[in-house]
Amino acid sequence: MGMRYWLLKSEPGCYSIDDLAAEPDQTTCWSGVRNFQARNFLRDQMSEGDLALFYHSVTDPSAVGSVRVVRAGYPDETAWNPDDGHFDPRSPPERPLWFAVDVRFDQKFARPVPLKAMRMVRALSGMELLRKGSRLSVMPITEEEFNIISQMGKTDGPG
DNA sequence: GCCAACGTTGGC
DNA sequence: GCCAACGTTGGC
Repeated sequence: MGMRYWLLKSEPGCYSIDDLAAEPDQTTCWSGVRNFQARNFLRDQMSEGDLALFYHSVTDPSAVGSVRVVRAGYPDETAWNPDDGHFDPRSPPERPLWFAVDVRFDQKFARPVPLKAMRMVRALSGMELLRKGSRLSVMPITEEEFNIISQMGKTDGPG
């Protein structure tokens, strides 16, 4: 099966691409996702070797780099810890409801690619991210979309 | 801070 | 199974 491309959202105040780059192994567990559609992607479709754009939401919404999936879906252990903000008693270890993947830092773009800039590119107009009210935090994108946005992240320009 | 959009919950 | 109420997300 060919490799897939994804987009992962995170509020930078919660976890940014710089936080990921600063990890000792530049790897983190992408946990805490509590939406069934996103869960299904994590659990069923993300494979080791897949690439994902890292998107900062809320504050200066923009794609800021990329990561590589280094471990496919496995149970999200943050659901098991009552002291964790993502604790969910409906997801016990013997019958996990929520899943996570591991991702490793790939690259940080020379310049962030703002949501507004993506909206101006016709070839990106089919992206779920650009739909008004889109709240999905894990979503598939096409190889073309990944490549276009990565290229935009390299571009030097005014502003 | 505002508010539209959306997912989830719970009463019926 | 419907749907109103509610909480959350996320752009602006």
